[in-house]
Amino acid sequence: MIDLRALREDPDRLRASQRARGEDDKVVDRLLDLDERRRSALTRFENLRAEQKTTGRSVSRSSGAEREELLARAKELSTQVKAAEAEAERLAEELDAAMAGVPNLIEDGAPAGGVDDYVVLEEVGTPPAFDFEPRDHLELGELLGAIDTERGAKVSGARFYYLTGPGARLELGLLNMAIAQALEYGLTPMIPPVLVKPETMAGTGFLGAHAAEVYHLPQDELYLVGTSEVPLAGYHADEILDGASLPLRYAGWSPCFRREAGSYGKDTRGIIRVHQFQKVEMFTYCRPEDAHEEHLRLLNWEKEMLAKVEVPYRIIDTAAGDLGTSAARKYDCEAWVPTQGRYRELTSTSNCTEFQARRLGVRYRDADGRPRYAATLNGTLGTTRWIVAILENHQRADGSVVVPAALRPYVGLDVLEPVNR
RNA sequence: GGUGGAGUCGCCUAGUGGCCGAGGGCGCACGCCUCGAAAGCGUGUGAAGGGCAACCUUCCGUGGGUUCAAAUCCCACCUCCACCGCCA
Repeated sequence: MIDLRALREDPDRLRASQRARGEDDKVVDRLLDLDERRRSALTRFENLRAEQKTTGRSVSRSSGAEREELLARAKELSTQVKAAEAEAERLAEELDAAMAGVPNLIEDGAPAGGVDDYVVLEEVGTPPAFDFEPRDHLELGELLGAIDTERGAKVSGARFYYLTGPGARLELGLLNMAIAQALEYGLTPMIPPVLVKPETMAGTGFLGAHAAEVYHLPQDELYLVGTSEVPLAGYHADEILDGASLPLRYAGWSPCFRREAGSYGKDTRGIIRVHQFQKVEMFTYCRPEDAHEEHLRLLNWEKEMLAKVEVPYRIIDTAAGDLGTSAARKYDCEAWVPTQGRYRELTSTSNCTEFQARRLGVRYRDADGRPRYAATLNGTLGTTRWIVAILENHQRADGSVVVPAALRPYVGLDVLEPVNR
């Protein structure tokens, strides 16, 4: 949810933001008009209501003919108040509905345009040069007895898999390493619920344009989360945080569920795009004025994790049209996948400014004692997909895979050896 | 899943239709007192929206309803607690 008062003061800012996202900027005029009408309807209702209360009180103090007269007036006011209230409510609902469809204002500097208009900020490391034909991650995973997609499909369908033996160890090691790094920097590790109520899912902005991506359990009116960002954002919903406690930083470890609707035929091989995976996700609540700096801090922590697994990657500044509903700015780190000859997303960090907090009611008390909305940010420290980049980049001619040095203590193996020939 | 009880201002609590336009206590803030503190005394103490402001309106778990008027009466739902059943 964007700030209505800020919109009143500077509507051009939202117009520019909408255009950069490739979305309709006429919504601005509609919002301003609705807001104007809503406020005047509200004033009308409030004045009538005040008169009704005064009249009602004088009824109880009067008697006889005077009482009858006041009673008649009070009845009349009662009808008028009901009508005025209904009108104010109707306009408020209309405005809310219009506001709900408006994505966050983009941060200054975010590139305009769509998916392909990202800006490459940095390339780290160099793609490995193999003197043999590299195997893709699934072939390696099967060879090593680490990934079983056939049985995943048998039991649960397409885009499901088992991580077996060394594969399971690799994932646990990676995620444990992520938690260890999070602890090192003072983040609080969290294991959150992964089924959430509609208001939490909606509050984080996932029931808008991407609602089809979300698993829904209608019998219980719950949603399966696609990232622990959702329960971590809901954690402090409807709270007023102590300003001195900020920033609050969490690292959530959770399974993530995605329907992958509309991606039929894309990445059908292996574990690049799956319905269920695990992730360690950083989540920060901070003052809005500190959000930009915090965003860069999260990005740095992602870079540190990527350095530990020793895969070549690049950092992109996502274009406005490819930002989620809630994000004002987003940086993705994409690892080199040798058999695809391209970079694939391993991490994503978003600055959601006060957008999510406004919907979820997350506030803090500032130095003056006034409640203000907090900014929220999130960023990836590790996911199942990282296994793809690790296997492919560290493979050797015989099909074995060298475990990156930093990861070895967590995996308990130096090299993953082929078991199936 | 069943039965019973409960949900009021940060916490505890008063409150059975108009004097609740929510009282009291604790906590907190400020002031007085004090060398300083404690105690005591006094004042203040929520959120949202509108308004330049004075101020007004909304909020007593949520949503409906009755009434000129609802924390209070009626209906439904939610949450918590207790017990019972079922499952692991």
